[in-house]
Parts: sequence; C-alpha cells; structure tokens
Amino acid sequence: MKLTEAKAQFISSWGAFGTHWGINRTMAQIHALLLISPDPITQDDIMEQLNISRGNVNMNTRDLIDWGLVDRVLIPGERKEFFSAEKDIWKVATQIIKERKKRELDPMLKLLGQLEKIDGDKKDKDTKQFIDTVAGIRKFGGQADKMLDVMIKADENWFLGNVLKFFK
Amino acid sequence: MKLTEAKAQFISSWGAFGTHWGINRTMAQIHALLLISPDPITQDDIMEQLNISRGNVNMNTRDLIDWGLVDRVLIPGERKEFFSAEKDIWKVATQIIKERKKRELDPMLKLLGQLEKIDGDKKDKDTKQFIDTVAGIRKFGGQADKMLDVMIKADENWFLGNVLKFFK
DNA sequence: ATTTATTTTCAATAAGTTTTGAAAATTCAA
DNA sequence: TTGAATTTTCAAAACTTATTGAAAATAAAT
Repeated sequence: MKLTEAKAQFISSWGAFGTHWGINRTMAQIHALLLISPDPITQDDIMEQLNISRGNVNMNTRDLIDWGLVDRVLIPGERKEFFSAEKDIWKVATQIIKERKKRELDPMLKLLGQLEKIDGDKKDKDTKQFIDTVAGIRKFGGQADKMLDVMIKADENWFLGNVLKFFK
Repeated sequence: MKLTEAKAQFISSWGAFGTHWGINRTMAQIHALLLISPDPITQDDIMEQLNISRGNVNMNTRDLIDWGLVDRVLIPGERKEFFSAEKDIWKVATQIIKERKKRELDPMLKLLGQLEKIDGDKKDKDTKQFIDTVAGIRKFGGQADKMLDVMIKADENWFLGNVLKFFK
C-alpha cells in the first residue's frame, strides 16, 4: 500500500471510530491528520487536505485545543498560525480519559449519590429495585473512577509493566 | 426526593449519558427504565412511561437484545411479550465491553496492522511519522485489548479485590 | 493611519439521525 | 380456518447536529 492511500484510510477510519465515541467525525479526522503530520500545519493545509471549510476547521481545532490534544504553534517569521498534535499516544489517552471523567463520569456519580437517598419504604419492591440499581451503578462507577485517577497519574512504563504483571 | 421524580431523573440522565457513548438516547432510556423495573414489562408499558411510539420501542428493544443487555421473557398465560434487563451491573459492563471490543476495537487494530506495513522509505519524514503513529496506537490498543479480555473473563469479586490491591 | 492578511463568528443551510404511525406480517385462540 | 391481538417494518416527517461561507473582528505590516 502506498503512503497516500494509507494516510487517507487512517484519517477516514479514525473519523468513523471517533463517531462511536461521542466525538464528531471532522474533529477526529483533523486530529488524525495532525497525528501523522511530522511538522505543524496551518488552517489552510487542513482545509485543503480534508476538503472542509475554514469555519469548520476553526471550530474543530478550537475544540481539540480545549480537549488538550492540540496546540497552537507560532513559527517565527510566519504570519499564519500553525497547529500541532501531541504525538505520544499514552499522553493522548490519559488526556482524553481525564477530560471525559471530568465531563461525564464525575457529574453522573454526583447525581447517583443524590438519587440514592430518596425517601420511601425500602420494603416496597419498586423503591428497593431503584435503590439497588442506583447503588450498583454508583459502586461500579466509583471503582472505575479510582482506577482512572491512578491511571492518569501513572506514567506509561510503570503502568504497562504493572498491567502485564497484574494480568499474569 | 420522591421516587417518581428520582426515576424520571435517572432515566433522563442515563439517556443523556448514553448519547456521549454512541448509544442513542431512547435506547439508553429504555434500558434505564428496565433496570429499575423489578418485574418484566411490556412494549405498551414502555410506550406509556417514556411517551414514545410503538415502532420506536420495538426497534430499540431489539437493539438492546442484540447487545445482550435485555431479554424477552414469556409469562405463562400472557399473550404479550415482556422485557427484562440484566440487573447485575458488573455483567452489564462486561457485556458492553465485550460488544464494543468486537465491533470497534478489534477491527481498528486489524486495520492498523495493515497500515503499518506500507511500502516507502522509512527515512522519509512523512513516512516515518505515519509508521510511528500507527505503531504507537496499535501498541496501546493491543494492551487495552488484552486488559479487557481478562476483565471480561474475570468475575466481579476477583476483579474488584485485585484492583484495590493493585492500586494500593 | 491605512491596508492587507488572517482568524473568528454565526445565521442559514445541508446532512444525518431518530421517531412516528399506519400497513403488513405474525402469532395465538376459538 | 378465521379473526383478534400483537409485533414488525419502513417510508415519510421531525428533530438534531454539522458545515458552509461571507461578514465582522483582530492582528500585523507598511
């Protein structure tokens, strides 16, 4: 397979992959393009390579920056702004975990905590099932939360080494 | 907080939560409703409680069944079909992991394997960055894959116990 | 200060996804 | 069988989300 074709495949699949994870297709594609670009590139480069409008590039690069996955880079002597993605996949992954935890898991756990303390007779079937369900999700979520916190703080080698040991 | 209100909150939040994870709102809401229903319920019950059409209920319950999260239950003497969700959150989680792994992670890893063996000069900057990126993602994905496999096979107590030990 | 390059915004539009509802198919009982 | 109850399907409509593009804002150069 030729590089050009492989690049196109990678960008397209990464985009499709992203949509299954609540990330929009274009944002994931821009991210993919930046991941495989050895040097920083401009808005115009992205527009041209992905065939999308300036506004679209602008909005999605902004989101990528908000997610902490992409940086604006100033190149001396150049008028235009350049963009560059974090290339270390471990850092990318921990950054994504960190953000999603903050945006989704933490608020959900907070809500479940409130729902658990409803008033009502625990001998009532419906009330019991509700409390049990909420408590079950909260327990599970709490474990996941702790695990992710450690993962975020851990560095790659420590973590992978231990995962391998842990899982025999 | 009263049970009725808490139920509504739970269903609504679970639906919103689902949309961030590539699951459609209604499917997640039906799942939530089934999770807190102590006994199996019918299409009509779901239609009524969530205010959605028959067709919608039908399609989404089918998807939930495909995901292995919900079962059709036949109640002797009843003409209608009943639905019931797996209540053990650990089982729910491993089932979801199993399906998503199969549907998304495994195909992605397969593709990356192909993209890695492109022909081209590895001293070329673009080629090198492409190969490095793909290899990096593949390595990370491979680890995640192994980890999830063990998790799927593990039973809850064994797992939680060890997670706690592992993370001090 | 003025011009020019570049980025940002956002209303309009396009594209994509979900939902409806009624017709067709199926299932069960008499 | 036939008919009533129930489930399934799917084209059309409603809704949601993403994209465009041109105008406004900003920043740099002259």
